[in-house]
Amino acid sequence: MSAAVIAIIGRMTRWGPDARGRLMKSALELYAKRGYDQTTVAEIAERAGLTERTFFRHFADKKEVLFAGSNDLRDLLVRGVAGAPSSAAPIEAVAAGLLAASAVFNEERRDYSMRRQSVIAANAELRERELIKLAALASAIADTLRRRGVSDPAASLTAEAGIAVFRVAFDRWVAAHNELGWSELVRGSLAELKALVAS
Amino acid sequence: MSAAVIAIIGRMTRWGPDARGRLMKSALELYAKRGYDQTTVAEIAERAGLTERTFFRHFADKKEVLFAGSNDLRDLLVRGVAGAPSSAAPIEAVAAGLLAASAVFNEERRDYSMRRQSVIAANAELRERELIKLAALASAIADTLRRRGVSDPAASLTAEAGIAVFRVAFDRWVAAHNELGWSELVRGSLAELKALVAS
DNA sequence: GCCTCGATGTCAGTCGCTGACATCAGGATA
DNA sequence: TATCCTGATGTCAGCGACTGACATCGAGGC
Repeated sequence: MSAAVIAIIGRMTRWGPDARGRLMKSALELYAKRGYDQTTVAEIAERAGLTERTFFRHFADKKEVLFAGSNDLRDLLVRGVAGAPSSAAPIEAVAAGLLAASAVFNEERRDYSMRRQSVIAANAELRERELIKLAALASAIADTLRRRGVSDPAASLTAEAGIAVFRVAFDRWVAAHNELGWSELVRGSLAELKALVAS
Repeated sequence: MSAAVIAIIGRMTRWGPDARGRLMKSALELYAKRGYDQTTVAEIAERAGLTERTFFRHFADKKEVLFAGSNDLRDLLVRGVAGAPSSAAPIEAVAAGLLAASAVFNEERRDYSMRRQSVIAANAELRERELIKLAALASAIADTLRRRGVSDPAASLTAEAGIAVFRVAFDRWVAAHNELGWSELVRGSLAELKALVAS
């Protein structure tokens, strides 16, 4: 490794590259090691070579640093739903959206997702934030379905069902000793839901 | 009105009756008038003739003062589900629970619920708290179903469906220009869900 | 080489929330 | 009746999340 590269890495401070990413990484590490409550924003910022004030310029609050990617996920889902063939039934369009999210839930990000999820599971405030993010996803999917001509309450109910499938698939994806990929998990969870509703 | 009664009402301060209730009332009034963010806990306490410290002895945080009744609601739902005839299908047991909640959703409390709900709708943090309370209700219902011999994932799915019905019924109940009572709204919303699922 | 502009730092302040300790009212007890 | 005990409340000090106002820095355009 060249001296120049070492110099860059060693000086991950003010005006260093990817301040936002450094904050996200530092936050997850500290939340995982010492717990969310026992971590101060000042500590996260210091570990990233920045100040508390800068943290709050990048993230609305101490929780949001764990949910920065949720807009990307929403866009993936929405595009997947919108891009389904117009002949597809609502639930199939939602399934297409969930499968499109495999761009985010790939093997490289599994470890990150596992760490993040264990942090969230350990704290009530973070679980609250996660719930409202999931509700926002459901709302975005419902909007997209309406734009496809699906009327209420079918649009919102289908979206809710889709999020239920998402949760089951995601729980399994981050579970230890799991060898299936995102697509298989989505398809399997959806099949289970269909079987249950049909019975 | 006797002088004694006036004296009592006028001195709703330290060691006055129902400190907790006074805090809840003051909080709702201030949240409704000036907004949740623009209201400080010290102001709520002062209006109730108490101090900020006492507020936090009665409620875990500034949001919780609006959700104090959720334990009662949970108990009503759980008892309603548990008390359904053992021959009843899971979804019918859940329906029994929702109908049992009519003890809380009666005409006298409608105005209070409307004010409370408009405060919650206006603030993201309060919506987060509401979501986790609803999730807790679903979880309690699912537990009760399991104790009735319903296995997973039917128990949790039925509970989620029940909460979906609850939300629809509640939204309609607090909507203006609504003349139906809680029981009719629950039955109607459940019928809609059944029709949608069957189609 | 100067200027502008966005990102960051600094500082002071408010408010949510907590622990430790003091105080008060009312009921039990001697 | 005087005393004591207990639970509810008050007081005080302090931490940490979050914000507004203003200063400073670095990189790119002129």
